[in-house]
Amino acid sequence: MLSMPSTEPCFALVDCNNFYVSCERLFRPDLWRRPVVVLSNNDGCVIARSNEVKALGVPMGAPYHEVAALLRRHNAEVFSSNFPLYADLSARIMSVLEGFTPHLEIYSIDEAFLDWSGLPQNKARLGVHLKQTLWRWVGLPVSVGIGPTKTLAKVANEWAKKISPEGVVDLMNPRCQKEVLLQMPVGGVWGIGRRLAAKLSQIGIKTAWDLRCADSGLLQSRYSIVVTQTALELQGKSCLQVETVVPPRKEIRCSRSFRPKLTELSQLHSALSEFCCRAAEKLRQQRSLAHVVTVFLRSDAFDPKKPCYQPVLAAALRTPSQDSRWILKCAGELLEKMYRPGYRYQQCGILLGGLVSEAEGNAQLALFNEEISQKYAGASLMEIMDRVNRRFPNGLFLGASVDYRRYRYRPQQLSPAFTTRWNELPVVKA
DNA sequence: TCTGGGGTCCTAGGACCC
DNA sequence: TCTGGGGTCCTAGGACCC
Repeated sequence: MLSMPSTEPCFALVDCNNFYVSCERLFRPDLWRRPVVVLSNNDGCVIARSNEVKALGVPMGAPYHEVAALLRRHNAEVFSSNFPLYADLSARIMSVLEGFTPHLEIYSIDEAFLDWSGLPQNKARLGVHLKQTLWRWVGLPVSVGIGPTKTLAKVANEWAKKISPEGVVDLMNPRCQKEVLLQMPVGGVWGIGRRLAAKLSQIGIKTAWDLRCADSGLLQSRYSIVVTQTALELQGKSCLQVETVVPPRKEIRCSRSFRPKLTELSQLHSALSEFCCRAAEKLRQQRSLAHVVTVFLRSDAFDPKKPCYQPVLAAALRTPSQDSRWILKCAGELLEKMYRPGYRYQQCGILLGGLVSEAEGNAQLALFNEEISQKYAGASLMEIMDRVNRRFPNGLFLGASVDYRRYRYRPQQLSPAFTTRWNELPVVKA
């Protein structure tokens, strides 16, 4: 008798282990068993830790200066973040994953969902094969979680990282699900953060299994639709699909913390110029125009003598734009309005909102005939800037950014761009 | 002295309109 | 003197994710 192909939903979640750390180790095999951390911008916080560092009790997001001595004592290797390297290795991972499913959702730089519904193979064995392939072809370790819903695949992945020696856990079987959910705190479930976990705990929901068994009506009335849906997903009822099409961003943001902190309006303006350029570049990349420009500032939040000043101000552009100069003009005016002397400013940023596609935006623009010629002159200039910068990163920028580029903090422990710059390719000695 | 950056979604409440 | 009700849109704030 022919067996019908199973149409039972099945999802795999592939997650790179300690991704940034693994990327740094890839070209430094001497670091494989040593403690390694990667720092945030400005070398401020720990944003990735090797297992050895986790074992030392260094938490995610720890200020570096608080753990620097401990790390030194244990001979840890410390890296500034090298995003071009991580992005390139991520793209290699994703392109390998495409060979393992017709439906791939790139969920983040180091995570992807694969739709394995209806696949005839043994899923756990396929997971092991996938893991081995990535190790051979890219050289990065991953964990694989498999389940009948995305949430259960996430649970399986967590479990794979914790207990599975081969890094693959299959939770398609309800009996296995119960065993794992009973041992998992509710805060470990995807979508249940610290605050919700505390609230759920008050009504006796402490484990993932408790949430799975909770009454839907109660969850819906006390919390949100999201919590209710999470509980259903834990029951094996699939509510979330693999999203293969990347929708355009609804807002685009660029902000940085300053080290040292800034006091002068001119310094902030120069930084803002850089942020506007970066944000507008992202805007043009996704072929959108922005209607609304928002600027935010934050003074030193850790200053015990002065309350934190953190103004936010927004303005609408007369016509939607993707021109760095128009956006900066608007943002600069907002900055002038909100700037107060006497503060040490720790952070500044820009947020572009009210995004519309180029097609929509240009249709609206047609109503303002007098601005069209100016707009198209700007478009070709921006296009040239983008083309030059793709070939020669940071080659062209607004004059207003010069000052910021001089005083901004330089990362102290940056690894080479091994895979994206010819002159920084690793050298192999024969 | 030193404390990241960039997103999404949901809900409640107010404004406004008919 | 008596002064409705429902729909929609927007915004702020809260929560989550990596």
